[in-house]
Amino acid sequence: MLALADFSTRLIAWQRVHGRHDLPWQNTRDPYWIWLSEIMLQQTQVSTVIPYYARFLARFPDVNALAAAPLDDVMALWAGLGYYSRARNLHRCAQVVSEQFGGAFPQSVDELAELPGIGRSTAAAIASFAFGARATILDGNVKRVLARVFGIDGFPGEKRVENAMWTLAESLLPDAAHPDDVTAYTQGLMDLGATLCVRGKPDCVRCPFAADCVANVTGRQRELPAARPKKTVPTRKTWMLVLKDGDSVLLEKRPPTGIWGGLWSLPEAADEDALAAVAHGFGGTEELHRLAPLTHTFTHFKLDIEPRLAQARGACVQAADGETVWAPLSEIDSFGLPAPVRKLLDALQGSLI
DNA sequence: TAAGCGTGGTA
DNA sequence: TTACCAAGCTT
Repeated sequence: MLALADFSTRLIAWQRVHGRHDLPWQNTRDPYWIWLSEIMLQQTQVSTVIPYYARFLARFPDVNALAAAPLDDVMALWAGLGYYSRARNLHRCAQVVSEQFGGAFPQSVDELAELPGIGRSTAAAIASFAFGARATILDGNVKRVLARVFGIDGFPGEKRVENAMWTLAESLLPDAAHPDDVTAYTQGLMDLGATLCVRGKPDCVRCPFAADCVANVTGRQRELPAARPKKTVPTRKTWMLVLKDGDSVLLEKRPPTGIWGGLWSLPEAADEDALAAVAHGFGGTEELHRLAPLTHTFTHFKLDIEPRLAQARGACVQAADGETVWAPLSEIDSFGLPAPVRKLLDALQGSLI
């Protein structure tokens, strides 16, 4: 039986030897660097984040620079990373820290968790990495490790199971630790889950808890943690308008909330006739040229996109609300576009239509 | 409380 | 090809 006090000791020792030490956001206690990485890493894998992280730090070297930037610039840099409320909250958080905290992040978990986009786990990650605070994270990695090592049944997304895991995680923290121990501990939780205790084929042979792990000892690695209950994902369909005027295409800013909130996208309609009317409204021909359809899969639904091309004949009608823009295809990279829209427009530019 | 919210990697 | 989901938060 694994004594609770042994858990952190063994994990810290393992992390120092076998953990990750050269990720771009490691080897610093700069809360801005750490905060930015933690927000980007929410529900997003390390390899996906790395290039975005580098671009953000290059453009916004500190929290005040980020706070002073137009939201549109932040969205453009975030485009492709997904979960765009993170980018809007990131910008709001930077402004709060810059204006209300004099540019210095608060150091306590409770204060951090008050900030936009920072929940309980992210607050603990920032507090432990930046300030050496004794606080536990509880992300997907930790849930998987705890479910297996301690044999916790039930879907971790369920409130009752998650609450039990928070309590357990708190009880496993190293006591009165040196800041470097806290860093190694928090990083160790993530590293163990990300490199050994992976979902598909865990490398139990190399695991420091192999002899004590309930899942390993009982051969239940595949059953723990319990899988998310299955749900059928609905399919939606939309028509998108590629309205061209010379080398420019009409973009419309999406509302700040909902899917792709705050990004620039193509005008949409619920069917082809409605799209023709939209094209006409913007000064385009009502004759629509069919483009190759594409399918985009979200976590909670599937979207079938029917793109249609129309010409604007130099009319260049500007919408009254100022939420539309004619974007030259050569400058399309400077707009924050949803991934499938970027794909569509890239293909269009390649085809020289 | 549970649903809404992206994208790309993996098996 | 389909299923699953990753350093979760917000409403």
